[in-house]
Amino acid sequence: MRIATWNVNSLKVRMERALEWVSYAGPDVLCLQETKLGDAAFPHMAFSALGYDSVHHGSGQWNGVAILSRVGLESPVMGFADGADPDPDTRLISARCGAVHVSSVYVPNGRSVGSDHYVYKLSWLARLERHLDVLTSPEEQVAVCGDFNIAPEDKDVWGPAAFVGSTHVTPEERAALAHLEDWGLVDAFRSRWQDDRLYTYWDYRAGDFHEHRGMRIDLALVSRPLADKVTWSLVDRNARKGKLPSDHAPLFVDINI
DNA sequence: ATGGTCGAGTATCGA
Repeated sequence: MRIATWNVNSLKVRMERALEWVSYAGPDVLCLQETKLGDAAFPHMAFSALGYDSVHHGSGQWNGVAILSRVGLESPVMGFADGADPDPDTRLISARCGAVHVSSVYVPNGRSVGSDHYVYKLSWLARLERHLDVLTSPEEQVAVCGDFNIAPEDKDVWGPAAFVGSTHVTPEERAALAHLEDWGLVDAFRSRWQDDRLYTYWDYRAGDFHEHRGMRIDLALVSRPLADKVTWSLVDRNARKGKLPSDHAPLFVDINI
């Protein structure tokens, strides 16, 4: 099973690239983030024509997440399943794809360290763990994929010195991520590749992509039963090139199930 | 390192 994740930064703008990528990469499951669409505008039919069922959770303008699957798509859950107050943002959607519990996540950016947005980011990550406890358990086949807006290690950013005092690299954010790993999730791409300079996001500005100034902030976190069966994983940098690219590249993980 | 660029929507704001 090939499970992929991609922050498309507006599916309206990216639809042609998304259809192209789905066609040549052939993911069985694709988690999308930042569709920036309302639910009524999500192009279910276009993906259906390629053999995918899809569910979307979006309110238009900002955020918006989706799951596409050609191996079954059951029991969709929009947002958190903990029964507490709904998240005002559309950043989380979950469903069962075959025998895998899949969540597509768009973790808040945090904007600046110590801001209300930063506090929201940390609390959102803690709440994600409670969400997983409601829906599943680490003994099951679980994949939590998306834009985490956290670089797990210094080698996941192009220049650690440039990020001192910034979000995405703070001990608190990394601790929140480590807490998810303690729950039973494994960074599938990192467990296969240990190199630095393997990024998933490059700012549009200043030729960052061509200068290799990126960050690895898009992750596929999988539970141990899946992690033991990972056969391959890759970031498709080609999708960041050419006409009208997203600022993120898609990431996929192949699992022998 | 933040200024460059995008995409929201149409003046700026967010990333």
